[in-house]
Amino acid sequence: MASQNRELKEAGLKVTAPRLKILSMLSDASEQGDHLSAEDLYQRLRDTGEDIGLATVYRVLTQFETAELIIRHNFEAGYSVFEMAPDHHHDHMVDVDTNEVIEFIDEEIERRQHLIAEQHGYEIIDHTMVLRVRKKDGA
Amino acid sequence: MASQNRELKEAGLKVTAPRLKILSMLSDASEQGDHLSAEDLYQRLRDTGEDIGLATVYRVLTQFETAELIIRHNFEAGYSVFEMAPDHHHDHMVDVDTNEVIEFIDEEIERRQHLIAEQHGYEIIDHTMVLRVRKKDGA
DNA sequence: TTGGTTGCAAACAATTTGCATAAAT
DNA sequence: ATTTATGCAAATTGTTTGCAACCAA
Repeated sequence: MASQNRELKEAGLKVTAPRLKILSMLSDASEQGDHLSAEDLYQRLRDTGEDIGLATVYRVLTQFETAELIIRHNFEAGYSVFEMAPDHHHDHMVDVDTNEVIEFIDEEIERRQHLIAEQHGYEIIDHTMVLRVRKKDGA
Repeated sequence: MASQNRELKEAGLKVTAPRLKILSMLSDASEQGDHLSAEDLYQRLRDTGEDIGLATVYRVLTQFETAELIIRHNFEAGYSVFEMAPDHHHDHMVDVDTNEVIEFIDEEIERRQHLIAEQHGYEIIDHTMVLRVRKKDGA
């Protein structure tokens, strides 16, 4: 995955082992639809035998977020979770019973969001929309 | 506002001065569209001459949240902000530079959200939408 | 070489908790 | 009288930072 080298360089970050490991682990998790906290990441790295400090995990995550390589979510109070920045924006529907996550995108909603922001004199930097849902009848 | 006494009792909470003050202050702020952090609330209470401990503010906020009297938001990492549980649902726009929160509602978006959930065989239990925005030049 | 990077420990900020006192029912 | 609440300080939790050693460019 030499492409990751370029991503780091383009972000003005030196290509180091810790950064590559973190990027790769986060990438794998994201493909599984997992959102990892700094601590999650730190533990998984340790389990894989990597000797990366927790402070480094935090620093690197912040740098990746700034470089827009990853996205930070504050779903729960108290800590953040991260996922790779998706190529294409999408919103989430979460089944409250199974925790299954369904991704979707609706152009009309996107359009109106921008319209609303504009009406208030703002431009949208980014946005989040989470629908907490339950299956109709048969659960 | 004797109605607040009942709200507290129905939540199984004793009617105490700190709780009434917090409820009232949060209610006023919410009417102004302000979302307060625990620290904000604590400071405002002190400014009003109230002698309520920060720990009490935190404890009471958690209890109110559990009782669904108020809503907790995690717009920014690191701390929560609260508002009275709104009678009518609305979404939020957060100014990324000032952390100011603007409330809004768009019926068309609401309609489409339900439509989308339905198309997937779900019904919406609850949802959140946060637009992170920045003022268009002339700020 | 040179400046960015890392690990560790100490520092921080937000929030929680133990406990003795005080107030509500 | 009994139960729950409060204030304070100490403790926790998640995250950040100072610094000396270290490594990529």
